[in-house]
Amino acid sequence: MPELPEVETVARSLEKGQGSEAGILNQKIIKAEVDWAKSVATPSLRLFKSRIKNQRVLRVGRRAKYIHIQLSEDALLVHLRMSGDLLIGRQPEDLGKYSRLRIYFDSGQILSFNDARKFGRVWLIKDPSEIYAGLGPEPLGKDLSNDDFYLALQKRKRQLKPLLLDQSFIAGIGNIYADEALHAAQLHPLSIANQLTRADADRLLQSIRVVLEEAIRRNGSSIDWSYKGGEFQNQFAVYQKTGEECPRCGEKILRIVVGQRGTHFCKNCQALL
DNA sequence: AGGGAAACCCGAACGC
DNA sequence: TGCGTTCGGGTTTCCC
Repeated sequence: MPELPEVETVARSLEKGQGSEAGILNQKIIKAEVDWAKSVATPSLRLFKSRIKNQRVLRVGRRAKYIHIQLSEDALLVHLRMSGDLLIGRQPEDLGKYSRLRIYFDSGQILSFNDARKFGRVWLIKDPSEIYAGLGPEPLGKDLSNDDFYLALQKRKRQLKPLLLDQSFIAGIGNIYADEALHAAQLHPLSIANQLTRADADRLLQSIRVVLEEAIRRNGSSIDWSYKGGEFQNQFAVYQKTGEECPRCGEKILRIVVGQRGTHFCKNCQALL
């Protein structure tokens, strides 16, 4: 399992306080309860409940947007999608009305997967490499050099916005951070990847890192009612700022739709290449 | 290969 | 007050 800085998803899951993952370390699972069957992507519900029993938590990490909870026999992977959260409590009734799945430990602690919109999924799997197989490099850490990134961009004739959201190209960037990183790098979301100069590519990778690291530091973004712990929304330059002034040049922020995703940018400082 | 669209979800925020 | 509609997040799947 990769040892990497946490991204938004982990920051969100751990919002109850640093070390909440340490609170379940080495503990033994005694049972699992599942209210929303579809939240278990694999295996079958029956197998999930029987197989997870008696396993211990060895470590907690992350790959792309997956939280990786390594158990004695299997890996428990959690993808929060947009409204998911991981909470730890001692009473089921403290876990809120959107608790979809609960894992009980012998210590009396309960790990709850909450998800108002039922988009998130968990996997209990011996070898998670098949799930990780299609993922691109991590933008944080040393996984990706400036050379690698420039070369990868050169090979693609694709608009930057959908490319940044493509988890097989680069892992871990969501819609908010794609818009913010492109603005920070002064690149138009519709510019074509192989048109970027080396300097553009360097600036883009640097911007992705700055944006993600700052977002992690601020526990992610709270953009609606479903997650309240984040602070990064207070730093948005363009995301959901349609019609407001660009913090760099004062031009009005525009909103377009690219690949069915809302896309916010400043046409003055993000010129189309 | 790349792009577009639909499907999966549901509470909030709107319009009437 | 109460209906109906739209929205948006990430991913997969299908189709051009």
